[in-house]
Amino acid sequence: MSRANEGTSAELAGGEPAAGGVQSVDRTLQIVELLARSPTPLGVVAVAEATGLAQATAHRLLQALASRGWVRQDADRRYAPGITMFRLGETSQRHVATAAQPFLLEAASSSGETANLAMLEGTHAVYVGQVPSTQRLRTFAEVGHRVPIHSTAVGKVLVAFLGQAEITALLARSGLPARTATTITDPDRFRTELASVRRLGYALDRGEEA
DNA sequence: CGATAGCAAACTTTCACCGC
DNA sequence: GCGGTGAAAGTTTGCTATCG
Repeated sequence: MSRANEGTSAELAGGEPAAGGVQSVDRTLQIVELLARSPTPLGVVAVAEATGLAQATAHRLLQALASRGWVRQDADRRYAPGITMFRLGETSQRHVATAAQPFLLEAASSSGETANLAMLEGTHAVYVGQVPSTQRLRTFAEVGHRVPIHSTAVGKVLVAFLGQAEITALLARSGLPARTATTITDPDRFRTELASVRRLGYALDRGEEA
């Protein structure tokens, strides 16, 4: 019987290993996060492989999640996010959006542009709230959409005000892959860009025109 | 081949007890 | 009252066999 070989399972599933938590809860949440990220439903074997869990373990945890609506099982017995996950996400998004609404309205009103609220999630920014511009020509970003931090304005804003150590770690993980011909792929150039964003941010904070 | 169940072992949690 | 320790109970897990 060996369980020591499951130590890297969280990294395989894309999450961080829990520090001193309940192992089964950590594993269950790994599965939840895996299914939430997957564009297609996954079978028990795929879930087990991605998380580093034994098939039996993955199956038991999936059954527990299914019994409470966190996952649903398709006709072909593959698993996908369930209604509970959907409700929780919707509730969470609504709480954040409600709290941010006055600030977004003010930003949209004063700038005449679409105001977006985004949160940092790993090497990506996730749109969690939005007040659209009234102008006919406007940018379009869907709430819930994930975008890379290094190739989007919202991502740069989120990263610009982090500490240097955090930025270095983030760049190491991101790798700055090119998405378009104009994507910044050089870390030094990206840091310069972040400095510009910071200067602009401080200027706006002082009430100066951009 | 993938899903499921049984079993034994390992692990976690709870609780009582003790010393400070 | 608080923290540390050990035993018991409960839970979780991997291996393996079986089923569809």
